[in-house]
Amino acid sequence: MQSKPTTIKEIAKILKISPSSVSRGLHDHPSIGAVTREKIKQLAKSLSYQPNNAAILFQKGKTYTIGVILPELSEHFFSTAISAIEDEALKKNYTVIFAQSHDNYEQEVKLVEKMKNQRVDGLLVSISKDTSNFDHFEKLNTFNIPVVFFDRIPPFKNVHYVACSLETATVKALNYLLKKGHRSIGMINGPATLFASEERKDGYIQAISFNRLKFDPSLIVNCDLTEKGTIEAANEFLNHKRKPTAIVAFNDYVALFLIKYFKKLNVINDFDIVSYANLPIISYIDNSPIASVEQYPYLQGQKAANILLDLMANPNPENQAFFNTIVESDLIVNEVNK
Amino acid sequence: MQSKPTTIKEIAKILKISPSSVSRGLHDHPSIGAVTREKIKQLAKSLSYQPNNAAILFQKGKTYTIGVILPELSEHFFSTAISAIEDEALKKNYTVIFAQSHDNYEQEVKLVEKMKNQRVDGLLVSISKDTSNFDHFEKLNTFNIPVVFFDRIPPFKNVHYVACSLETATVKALNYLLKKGHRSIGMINGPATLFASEERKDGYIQAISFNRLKFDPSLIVNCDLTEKGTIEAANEFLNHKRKPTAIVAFNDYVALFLIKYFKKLNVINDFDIVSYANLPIISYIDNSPIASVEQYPYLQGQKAANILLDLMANPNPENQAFFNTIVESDLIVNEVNK
DNA sequence: CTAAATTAATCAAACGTTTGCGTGATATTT
DNA sequence: AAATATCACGCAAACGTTTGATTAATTTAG
Repeated sequence: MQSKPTTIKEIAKILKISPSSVSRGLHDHPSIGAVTREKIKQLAKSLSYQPNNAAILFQKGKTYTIGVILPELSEHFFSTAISAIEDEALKKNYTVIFAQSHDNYEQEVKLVEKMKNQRVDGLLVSISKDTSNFDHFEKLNTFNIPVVFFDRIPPFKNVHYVACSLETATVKALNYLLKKGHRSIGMINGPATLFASEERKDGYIQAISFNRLKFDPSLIVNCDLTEKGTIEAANEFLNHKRKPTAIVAFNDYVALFLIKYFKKLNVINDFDIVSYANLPIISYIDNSPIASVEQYPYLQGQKAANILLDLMANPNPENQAFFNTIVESDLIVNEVNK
Repeated sequence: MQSKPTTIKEIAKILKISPSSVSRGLHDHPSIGAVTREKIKQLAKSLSYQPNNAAILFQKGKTYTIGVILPELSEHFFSTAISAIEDEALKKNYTVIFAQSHDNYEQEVKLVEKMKNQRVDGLLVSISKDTSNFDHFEKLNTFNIPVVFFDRIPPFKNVHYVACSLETATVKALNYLLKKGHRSIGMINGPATLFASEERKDGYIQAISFNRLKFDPSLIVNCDLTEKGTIEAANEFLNHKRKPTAIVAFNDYVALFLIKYFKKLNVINDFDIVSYANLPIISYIDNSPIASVEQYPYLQGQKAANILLDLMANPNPENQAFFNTIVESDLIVNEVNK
């Protein structure tokens, strides 16, 4: 017994009124009398009428869908962020579709195109590692599809974005280490192209100079964030003329590689390690980073989603104000090492 | 300068032919001549025509969308599975929308309803912890929306599902521990309502009796899978008259709680721990489980998606055959402890 | 008591695409 | 040369809903 969903037309026929009246009745349009309105609503309920979304979307030319493009869904940061995005979207009855760039620029370009074709009403993006050209997002402007970047953002201000200030976070991390007495602090930074790398570097320099210490550029090493790259960076520090006593790792994954390597070399106790991301797992490992920068992925996702929902609700015509939201990050000191 | 997407009508007008011919031309319909066809395709390309999806969906009464409902996106298992689902769906040009039940039955019911209203063509579901009633899925049958369950499946066979045989996985785990000489093995099981708990229990009993040992029911403790619940379960074992020397934890998260607690009590070396899930992170912690059951989330997601895509492609009328796919799970022995 | 305003509903178009049916024109078979 | 088949395309309806314009009936104002 195949059920076909009830339509407005059917309700109209039964009630011997026009489909438009039914539509208006269901939407509490003032031009429909209270009596008729109630009749309509009752019948709709008893026939368990559900509006045909596809028809509405088509009619309105909106999809009530927001697209999310991010590098890697299975990374804790992103799955948490998207979880927040989904929650926020649901509140406003929006649907979320997502796709992974797998940190590949070409894939990202394709996905932006696909999202545009899917006619998403708006887009949330965390850009891929090797994206340095942003033309594919420019194109969306012409189609009036708003874009909000989060966490991995382009290095300029004339876009909407939500991100952590990694610069101040890095200052916090450095100050924490300096207060502990460390005077030679290494930093495993990401690829120089990443804005996030720049911020970390700036924070490092800022903290060093604020404390009237001499900045040694060779203590900041760029790294491709792989295990191999991490080991290479580690070796640089081990052979450094001013061998650091503390290391700031680009993120918890790098920290894990580093810890694994240092354990193997049995030098793990020679270093205090501080990291970024604050993966929940970190607190379970021995010799874990003594502190990690919490970047609040859920909050970031939430804010980005809300900005986008706002932008879609009020399609701002000429008003070219850009929402640049900074989520304050915190240095979480690992309790075990307090 | 607002761009509006190109439509078939516009192409038709420029070429002075009918919209239907354009549509047919683009779809290589035989009744359109080769010359006209090429003209159409060229113009479409140069105007960068993109079919209006909403219109097509509406017209065809299909959405080319599959819904995914799962408990918690940020869990590694699920984010990996959904990553696979997305990849498979993309190949067949389907779009994925997803929602999280947050392990809440009422939420799950709502989401099923929402998915139905969104007119998804099919549904992939991993059920919530406290779902024991399945009427909300029954309803989908009447609307001819196929459902494939994966990993967290209902405890009966007359549905489509993909899952690991946790029973045989548990047998493997038990045998491994028995071979290592353990004679009293504790199990921290999940809530009794979960099918996965039942399977673990059955596997436990099966392995015990196969090895002609006496089964002691008090060595299997149900647990709500929280940290608190885990500690309670651990205490039962610590005070047990036949204190176990090995413990099978419901999953890696429970194992982490357990390890943390045992470390605190300084009894971590009294136990061998085996777990389920095989989180990548596990290999980085000290005193990690000596083995973990790999449940192949990517594979499960992939298979479930393909079954669903098949079901949607061939809407089987009377043919009530149910796809029950078992993914063989493996016991991964942690190399460090080999 | 007529004119204007309000109320309650209807009509018809529109959104973009697909598809069954029809129709001339040309080509092929008797 | 007449009958038939094939080709290439157009017509129009349909999918379900929304919405601006319109109408008819009733109420209010002047």
